[in-house]
Amino acid sequence: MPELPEVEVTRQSFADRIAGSHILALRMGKALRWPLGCEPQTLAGRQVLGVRRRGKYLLLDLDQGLLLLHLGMSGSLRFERVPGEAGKHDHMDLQTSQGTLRLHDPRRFGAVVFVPAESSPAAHKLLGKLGVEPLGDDFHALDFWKALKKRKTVVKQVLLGGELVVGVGNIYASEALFMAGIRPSTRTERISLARATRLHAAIRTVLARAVEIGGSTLKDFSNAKGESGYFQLEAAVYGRQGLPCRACGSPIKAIRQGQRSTFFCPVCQKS
DNA sequence: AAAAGCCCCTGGATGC
DNA sequence: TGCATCCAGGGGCTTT
Repeated sequence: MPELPEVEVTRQSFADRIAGSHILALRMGKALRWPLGCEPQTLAGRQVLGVRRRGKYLLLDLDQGLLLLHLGMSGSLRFERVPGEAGKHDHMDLQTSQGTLRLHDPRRFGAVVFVPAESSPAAHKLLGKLGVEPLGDDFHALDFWKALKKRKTVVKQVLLGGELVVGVGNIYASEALFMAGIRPSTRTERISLARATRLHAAIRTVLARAVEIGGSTLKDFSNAKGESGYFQLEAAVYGRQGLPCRACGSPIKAIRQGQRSTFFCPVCQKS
């Protein structure tokens, strides 16, 4: 579900409210993607210093170590002063002095992992080989183009891969490629500097816009305050197969790439 | 080494 | 109504 915009919107919706709190208890429900990595009760008493985001991961910095959260395909967080009773798909309650952070995740592809202080966060296996942040200062068009040229695959797959640039998932990959006028099946080694530059700009524009309007709510995404996003209403191609292209009117096409759906306009995205 | 496939899991939509 | 099948916003691991 959540790509960079949804994760960032979620972060912004509770970071200030949880910062400075003290952990009272951590309750884990059904198994998520990975084990927590420590006994939940050992976290009681730790202070939550703040919340950062790296790619699609959320990092809760503690005064000792950190909690790494991932929302997988169907995860969402809620932060409430007084939470209601936990439902069937609520698999984590982080109870703090300022409220409870609850993970709701029907498919359980999400994760909550404790990373001890002694292991450097960047060195953690899960964060180790992530690409650059698309909205940060280290995402450069020229470097992006050079990296694309070294790959031997198609451009959509590289965007999803996250080794070159992080945070772009299945929705925003299609959207950014549409905005850049590049067909998703284009071989990376054949992309010119000019087109790579357009794609670089499109990724930033699409992601920033999605953050601005609260992300995409396709089924049930909401931020930690329970608010929906509205990007899906502006999607140019994602989920619009057969519907007229907003730019030229041609029917949007859907294809499969690596077991995922891809959407594009065959006229606006010639190659 | 790098790319492509395979799964993990639940639920909603669709087809017979 | 029931049941089978397919699909869904991710990504680590295994296979090629």
